[in-house]
Amino acid sequence: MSSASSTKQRILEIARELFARQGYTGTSIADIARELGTTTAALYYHFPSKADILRGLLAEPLVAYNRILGSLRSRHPSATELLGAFIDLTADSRELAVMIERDPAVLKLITDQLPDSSESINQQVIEVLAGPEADRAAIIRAHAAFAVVKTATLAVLSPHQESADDVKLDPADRAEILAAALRALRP
Amino acid sequence: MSSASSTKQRILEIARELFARQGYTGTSIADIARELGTTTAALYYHFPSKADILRGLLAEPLVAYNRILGSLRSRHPSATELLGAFIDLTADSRELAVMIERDPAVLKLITDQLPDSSESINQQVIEVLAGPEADRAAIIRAHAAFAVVKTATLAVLSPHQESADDVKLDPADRAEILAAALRALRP
DNA sequence: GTCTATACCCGGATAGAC
DNA sequence: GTCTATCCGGGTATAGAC
Repeated sequence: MSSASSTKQRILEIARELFARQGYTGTSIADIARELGTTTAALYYHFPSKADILRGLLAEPLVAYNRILGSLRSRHPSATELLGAFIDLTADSRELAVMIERDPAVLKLITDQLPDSSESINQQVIEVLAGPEADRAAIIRAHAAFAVVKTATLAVLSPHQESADDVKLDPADRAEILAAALRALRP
Repeated sequence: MSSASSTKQRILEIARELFARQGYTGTSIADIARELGTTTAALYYHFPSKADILRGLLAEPLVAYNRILGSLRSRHPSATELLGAFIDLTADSRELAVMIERDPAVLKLITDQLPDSSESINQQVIEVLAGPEADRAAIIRAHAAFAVVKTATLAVLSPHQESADDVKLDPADRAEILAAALRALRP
């Protein structure tokens, strides 16, 4: 309760859930309106477009993501730190993570309006994981480790689909994922 | 040259490329027709629907996938064999692999008409990888290993997007991916 | 086998009353 | 803030001539 225009919040919650289940493109404004118990026109009082609903959902995790990217340049995080940070980021915004992975339209919307380079966003992370004298094998291992943190985290959490809010990642699970990723990274 | 109604084949090639780039939902019949140099009506002479074009593309890799699943029951393949088989399958049908991962509509079309159980298809693979006395940690490691073979294989091949046909997976790369997956799998 | 023309539907979005 | 009604565009698909 409290904070901000409650229907706006409800719309975002509904959208997050539907987008995660059916994808952004696969969800219509009418779907959201139905779940909300109103008509599509009512939605447009709160949001000027469907894309803006998406932006409303993405804003927060996107700054988190950029914070991680920023830390790559200022300090030099260890692989453990970096992979751990991505596990947490994925866990915190798992509905959005699946959505971004799955919907080309969403990916486009993100890269189009990103402060950062439009170029493949993960590339920088891979380079840091691979290290400075990265030969081809090292890059492959970096991809492998990154794949583990992203996919395994989602796999562990996906069973608890109901009750969208704060499904916590078990610390033991987190440790197991991180360990697997680090093994994949180091020969 | 030779084999079968050439325009039908050209349509399939074009569709495979466009579907991979823009997704199945993101590609219109008009897109395919334009690339083909004809109109949408002409397409419908060769295929009764857009979904049938997709089915035409999926048929072959789908039997390969089912062959692997079948081998799970008859013999007991080692983790190395199993993971290796998935690397090869992913490499051979990478355009389709991305498509399936990315488009919910495609996934639905597959599961709807699958001979096998409609239930999550990868589940069985995970169970085999995790082994018989699978505790939670073992299942996580199985997810990790599976994520590596799927994602890393695609990552290695994606740079060569042009010239869709037979981009071969370098044996050294394959070995590196497999090794990383096995390390993720075993504590 | 390919064309023009068109039917049909669905999704996003707007106008204007209440 | 929400409604009814409607526009518009794009997408799949069909009819029928050539």
